[in-house]
Amino acid sequence: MAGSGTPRATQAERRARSRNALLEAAARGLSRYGYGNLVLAKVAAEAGYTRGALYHLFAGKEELALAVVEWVDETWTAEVGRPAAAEADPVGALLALARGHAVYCRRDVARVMRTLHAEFAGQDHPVGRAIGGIVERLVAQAAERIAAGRASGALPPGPPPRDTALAYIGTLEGLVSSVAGRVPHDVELTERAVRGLLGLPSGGGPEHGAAEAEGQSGSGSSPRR
Amino acid sequence: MAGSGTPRATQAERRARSRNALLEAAARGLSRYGYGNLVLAKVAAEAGYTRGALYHLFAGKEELALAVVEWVDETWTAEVGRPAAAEADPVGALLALARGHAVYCRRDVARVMRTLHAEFAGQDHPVGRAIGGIVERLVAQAAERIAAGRASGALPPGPPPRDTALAYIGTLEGLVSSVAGRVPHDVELTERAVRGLLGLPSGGGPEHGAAEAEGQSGSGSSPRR
DNA sequence: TAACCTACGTACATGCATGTACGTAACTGA
DNA sequence: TCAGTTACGTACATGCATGTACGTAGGTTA
Repeated sequence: MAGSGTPRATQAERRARSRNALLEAAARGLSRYGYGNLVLAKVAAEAGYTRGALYHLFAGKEELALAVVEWVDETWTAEVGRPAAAEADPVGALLALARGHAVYCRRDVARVMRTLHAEFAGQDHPVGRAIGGIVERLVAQAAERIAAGRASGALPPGPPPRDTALAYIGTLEGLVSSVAGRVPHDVELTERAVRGLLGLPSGGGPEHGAAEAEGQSGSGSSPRR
Repeated sequence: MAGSGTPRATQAERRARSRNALLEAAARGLSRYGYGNLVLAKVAAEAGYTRGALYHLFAGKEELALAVVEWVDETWTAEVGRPAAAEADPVGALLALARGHAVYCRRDVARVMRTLHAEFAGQDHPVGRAIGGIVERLVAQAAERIAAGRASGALPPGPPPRDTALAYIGTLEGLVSSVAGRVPHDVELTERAVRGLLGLPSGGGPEHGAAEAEGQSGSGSSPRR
């Protein structure tokens, strides 16, 4: 930081700095324009380089996008996924993840996941598969948490865990990209939607004693262990 | 239809038939690949024509996309917007719109709005402006209904109506594209999320018999043990 | 039937973005 | 200092998709 102008820079530093700048510019570009409309010359220019530097650090457009996806996945996991996983009970984790995601998505870079997921939905492209794998992982994890919450009685019954988990992830993707940055309501709105999805009473207000007197006789799918 | 071989066809009929086929193929293509990745030759081929027909019926790619947007908007308004607007109270309209949207989006064509909205978000493109105008109209209408519902006491207080409306529309876009086609849970999950967003208790309330006949959760969920 | 218009196919021209080859400046180790 | 490597810029080649010009078959009006 102190080195004004950075007159001296080791090769590794130069490489890391350039790679990081390009990665960030690419992330911004991807979240704004998507993969197909992304122009590498503009990415490089926005990072202060030309395509030469880009092709020196990345094999091509595809590898650049994959690197961006990996990078975003890592930061997301560190800032959202891991803290949520630290929650004791599964329901708390689901809510913490939703809130954390809303905060995370205040940066425009975060929209890259939603943009690419939409662009490659039902496609057969390496980048699409990477995104699909990440989303699938999140859906499976959410489904487990939903099943566990229902088994313990923390959650009322509802549609199959996997369908509910799909809705949960889809809600996060869509809702957050709409209200991203409308601080501070983004978090509250996200939590409201997720609570409704899971069948939880609204959080901020008075504790509605869940008057869900549901006899578990036959109807509904009971997750058995 | 079903005219055996259609040996005779008036010019207007030919034109309308071709235009419709191209429009539908374009809608499918747009919802799958987005605008940038859409290849007009494939659109024409899928409709049983070549680019010649397409350029005869439409001025170009942009006008084709605009026509698709207009077409989808019209069908959506007829099948979802208008029935919802027939609801007496604003809250009923919000819920009816959500349910109707879930049903509407079981057709893959419906994803065209979400796909294009994501692709052109924060862009300056004619197609993006068209989508933006439609979405903005929906958001404004939802905001009005939310404000009216709160004023009448039908809805509890919450974040500003406009922010809530943004979340409402974003939820519909994201959630539905994830659970689209997971009949019949798509409707229930959509209603759950929207109810949570608006601060309404879960559907088992005294009014508004959900009447959601439990369907066989026939989707072969993973038999986890 | 003849002339005219419309629907559609085919072939060409253009632009733009990717990828690659190569040149040059900066850093590294002796 | 000097050779070797790394970081990056520049120039060229290629492919692909759009848009346009033109040709032909099918329908229309007299």
